[in-house]
Amino acid sequence: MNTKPIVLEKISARERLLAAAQELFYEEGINTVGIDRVIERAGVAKASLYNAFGSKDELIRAYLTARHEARVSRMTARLAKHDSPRDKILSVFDDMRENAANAGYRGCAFVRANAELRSEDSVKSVCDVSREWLRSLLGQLTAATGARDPASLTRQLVLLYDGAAVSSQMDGNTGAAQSAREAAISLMDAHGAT
Amino acid sequence: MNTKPIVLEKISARERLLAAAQELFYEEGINTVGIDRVIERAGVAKASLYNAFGSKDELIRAYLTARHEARVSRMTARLAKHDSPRDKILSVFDDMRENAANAGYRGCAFVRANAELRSEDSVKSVCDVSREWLRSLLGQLTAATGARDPASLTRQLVLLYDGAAVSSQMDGNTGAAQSAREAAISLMDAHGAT
DNA sequence: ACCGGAGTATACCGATCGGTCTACTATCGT
DNA sequence: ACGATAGTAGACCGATCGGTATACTCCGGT
Repeated sequence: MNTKPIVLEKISARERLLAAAQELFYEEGINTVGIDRVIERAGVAKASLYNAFGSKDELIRAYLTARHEARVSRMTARLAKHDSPRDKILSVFDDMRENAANAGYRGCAFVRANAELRSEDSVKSVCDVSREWLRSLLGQLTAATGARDPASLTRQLVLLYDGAAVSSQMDGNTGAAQSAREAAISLMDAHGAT
Repeated sequence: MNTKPIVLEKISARERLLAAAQELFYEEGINTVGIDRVIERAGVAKASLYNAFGSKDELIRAYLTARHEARVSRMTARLAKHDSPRDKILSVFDDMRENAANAGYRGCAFVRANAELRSEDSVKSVCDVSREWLRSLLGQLTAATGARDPASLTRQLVLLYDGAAVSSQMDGNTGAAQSAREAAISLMDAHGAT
């Protein structure tokens, strides 16, 4: 016999911890949620957490990294459906619109996390990676549109993206991403992006 | 003799607590900073805090309320210097630009606070007041410009404002407010605002 | 002269924090 | 049959959390 499929049903303690961290940290905040709440939700022993991650800080980093990677793969799949750079840019806002429609959407996890950090926190670097990824993606797309000043357009589109995340989070405004999408069209037109 | 001016030199415990809260809560976060740190910074006894505010929660609310009122008076003075609604709108972004230039700028205090709140927190309402004030202000101004769809323009301007706050905070991007100002011009033009 | 309000310092409370440690168990491949 | 691996429960640690209580001092108004 080959490897038994039954093994797949067993979810490792690490994965259950990560799943619990996703829910709790995102919904209630990083500082608010203690270790004990996480292991209770995961149904896992405390020692397992420290075997798998070593510290709460590393768990937080793993939580945010997983969040980033999920977004990358989700966005990659979505971008592949479009040909023109303009449509690809708009699909970024479509992605946010769909996310914000989910119950329990609480805005960008990285913005939320950043607001809780003391300065010089090691978690900050994970946030930076995620932000730079989006900035770079939009940078390439705006350049491909033939916009007059792609760097300026990129900065403005990032503002819209961040702003929509904040508005969704603070006002429960599910239409924020749609407003951002409309504004993006105006700004692309103003920059002569095709 | 009338009331002695010497009395003015005495700063009440309440005021010193509020000043300490301003620094610590804004720089390091609401949940991160404990009561003991606040009273130590204020140079005040613990009982004075609970005499003046009753709870940490009330201190937080007072901190944010003071922050809001400071912004209102600052913005009111600035708006009075301009005549056209278009210039008034741009002055909102000028205000942010000046703030972001200050060392130690950490973004919008309300966005930061909101990211730390558990749901149904009494602090949330203070954030809402501040956000509604800005939204209402921009709403009146956009209407006065004669823009085609002032409600839509308002939503988009708020996005830019929030986005600039996030970018300033997370990327240390001191030029974010300037980018937002430029984008605001494009969006006002697109809406036919004079 | 005296009283009350404001402020002080400090001890204390139960709860929770992040983290360590011991001792035990179930399952695996060899 | 065996050791390695991954996991379990739970006691324990010092520190800190928000908050309360006690007892004292200082000062201004009547």
